[in-house]
Amino acid sequence: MDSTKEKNDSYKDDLLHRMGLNDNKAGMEGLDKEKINKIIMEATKGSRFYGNELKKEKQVNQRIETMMQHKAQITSQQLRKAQLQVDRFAMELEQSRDLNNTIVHIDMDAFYAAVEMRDNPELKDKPIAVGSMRMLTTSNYHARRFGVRAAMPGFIAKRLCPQLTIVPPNFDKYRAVSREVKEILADYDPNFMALSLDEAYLNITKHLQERQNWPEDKRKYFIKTRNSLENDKPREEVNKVSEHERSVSPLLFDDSPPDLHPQGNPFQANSEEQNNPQVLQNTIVFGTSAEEAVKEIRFRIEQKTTLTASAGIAPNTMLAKVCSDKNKPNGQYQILPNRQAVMDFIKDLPIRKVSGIGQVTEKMLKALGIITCTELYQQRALLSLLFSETSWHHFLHISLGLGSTHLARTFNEMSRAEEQYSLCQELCSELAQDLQKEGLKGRTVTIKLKNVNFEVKTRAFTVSSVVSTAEEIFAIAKELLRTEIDADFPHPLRLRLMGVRLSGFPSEEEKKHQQRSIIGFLQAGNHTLSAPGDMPEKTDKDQFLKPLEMSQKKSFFDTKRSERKWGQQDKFKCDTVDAQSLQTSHSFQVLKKMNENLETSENSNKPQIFTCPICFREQGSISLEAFNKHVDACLDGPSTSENSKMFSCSHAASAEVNMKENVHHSFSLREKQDYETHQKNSEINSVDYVELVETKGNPPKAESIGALSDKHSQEECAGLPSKSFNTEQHCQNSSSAVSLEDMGSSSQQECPQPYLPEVVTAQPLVCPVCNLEQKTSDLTLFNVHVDVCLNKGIIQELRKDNLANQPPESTKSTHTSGKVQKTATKTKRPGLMTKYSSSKKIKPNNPRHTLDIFFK
DNA sequence: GCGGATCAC
DNA sequence: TATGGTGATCCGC
Repeated sequence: MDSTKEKNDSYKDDLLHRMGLNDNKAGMEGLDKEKINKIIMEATKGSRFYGNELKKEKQVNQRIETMMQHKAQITSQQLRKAQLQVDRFAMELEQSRDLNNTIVHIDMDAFYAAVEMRDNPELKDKPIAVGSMRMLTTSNYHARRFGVRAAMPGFIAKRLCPQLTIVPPNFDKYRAVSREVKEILADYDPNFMALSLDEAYLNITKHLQERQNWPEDKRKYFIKTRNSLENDKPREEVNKVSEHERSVSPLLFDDSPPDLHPQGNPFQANSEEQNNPQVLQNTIVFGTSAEEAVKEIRFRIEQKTTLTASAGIAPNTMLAKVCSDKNKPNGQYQILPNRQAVMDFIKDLPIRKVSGIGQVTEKMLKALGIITCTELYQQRALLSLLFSETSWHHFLHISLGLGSTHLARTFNEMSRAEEQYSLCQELCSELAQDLQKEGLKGRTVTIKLKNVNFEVKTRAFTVSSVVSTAEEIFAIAKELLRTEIDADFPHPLRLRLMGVRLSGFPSEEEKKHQQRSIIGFLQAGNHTLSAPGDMPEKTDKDQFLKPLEMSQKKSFFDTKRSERKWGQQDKFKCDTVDAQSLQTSHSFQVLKKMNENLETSENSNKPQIFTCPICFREQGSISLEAFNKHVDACLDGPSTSENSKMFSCSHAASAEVNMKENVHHSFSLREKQDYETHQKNSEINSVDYVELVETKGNPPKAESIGALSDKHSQEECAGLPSKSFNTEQHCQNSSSAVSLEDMGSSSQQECPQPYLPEVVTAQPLVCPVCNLEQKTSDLTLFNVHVDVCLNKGIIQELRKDNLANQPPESTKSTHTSGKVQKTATKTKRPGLMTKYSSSKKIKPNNPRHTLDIFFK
């Protein structure tokens, strides 16, 4: 379909007198630009919509003004310095320029409208649009002559073109056609990336290599007439959806070969083929070049669907996408894979043509005198001072003609849950390896799922302490995946792609606090924390309702699980609810206790009496140094390794509680050493663990969980660097994956009983929330479990209350799942944000980093 | 982490 | 009569 750009350019921009129609081939009929603008304005003026447009425009103008003020304050010295910095970066980019890939962007022409015209011959020569009186999604080229565009309300379109036929959309049909097209695309790149029903990126590098050696026969296509098509194909293979339409559509398959190319006929491209008499009759042979391969793709699409497509061929996605627009409709354009060709193409390219540069960015840059990519490059130093790092990096990429050379991979369908968990685990391992290389740990795990319909979902969960090992990440990712699988139950999740990401890396500052918080831990260790079961029923509603409310707002576990409940009201589901509510009472109490602990320890300013986390003996008022020596000695002593493990792994709590209350951070004391130790020895002394958080007089309970406070660590949660690691993989080979059982996972078990340990170790850890023994002996891993479990528990308690009042519809939308966190691994450009909001002071470059790693 | 702005389809 | 719905990212708070 024609891009949003076009919609904006033509409609909104006209509306706001920003720019005019750019391709109004004012023919015999149709309207000229002025007339179109006049009609639109008449229909618009005075409306609420218009009022809002003006308001938005004012905001943007304000941003521009702020930006210009800042620009005026920039000294030439600052600019010189910036120039050096930017040029250094530009040089690095230049060095990493990769021209070895052949990326193709395929874009179906006026897709929805074309499908409707194809299936209803009465529409063929009329101006039509798909949509409603309120909104049009696309229009045919005939209608465009009247200024009728996508994203325009139908009632205005009708004023522009009274004879316009508005067809209601039929997405099922478009999906079916889209599937046919994708089947063809897969022949050239099985891992092609669909952007929508009518757009896709292909990396045909590999195909082209193979193609060089293909005999002509493999590149020869039979031009199908109506008869041959029906004879050639089994009936079932003919497009099911449009079959009946075809039967009433004599124009679809003429007896003569379809008029493929009024201009730019692929037949003409290859002279040797023209000499072949067969070609002239009913076959066509395509060459081995990229251009020929793409012509072949478009030819096959047209043969199969009778719809035309446009294409762009370039060394990266950014360029390919711009190219596909160049000879639209039904044309293609290639940028040859050499630097000069790229730069020549870029030179006069208006930045607005580039994906990711929208109306607002265009206007802001225009205020700086930037319209083309050349100007964008010339102003690079200034831009680095005026825009965020993310933004100016993007600008620099564009002005150098750089873009993504790899595509996020899609894969064969994977619908078995076991496979999905296995793949997830595999990805977690890959991710963990990379994190280890970089020495990074993070708090937010995100999974990305793309289903067979190419719909992408990302689901994230943030834990209170940093994680980095494959096991820790998988413990969280698994839970996220399980929620999605459960949500579709009893239908399987049919996945094409999965990705796992870790983000939320603590800042240096935060790391320091985390280390220092050992003192907080020791203080907190002096406070009582009894087992959930023994918790007195003293209630202080405010104290624990606050974090609970937050959980409700944010959790998607919540929404997802409730969807399930609404969707399937069988016995199994009732059991689920019951089991879940049982768990909740524990989590309530744990939470409550955590808050109490927070208060007491925060207020305590007493002289410090250290308790050794290893031998659990009070050390009196000794110096910190002396105390550390004692701990060292204890650690070095025999049979103490388990104790230290406990210590290093700290506690777990709901991320929500943590964020709201700054309850605690995790601490790391000899984390690495400890981790290595318990990798060797999986036994855990649960009694020791309990003693760690109990004070004398309280019976040891393995269910205990402590919450610690650390004044230093407060207010450190915000502003985490957004550097992240990311891995995606096909759902293809999961054979090498470790079995889930090996991980102590209960993924395949029913949802109310998560984390059932398969093998009970000598003295297993018991989750204080779900009350289930945990197979793991890794305390960090255990804490991750408790984090996740705690969150669920809270949610379920709330859900119990809410279920009665909420209509099922309100829980249907994943949209309402709230913002746990959504971070997707997209290859397309994100929207850009400059640093200018209405009246805020401009800060220097914000050191944000994002690193997405795609495997294989 | 949330909400608003931006962008894309 | 009437100007979408959804999902994603970035950024300021």
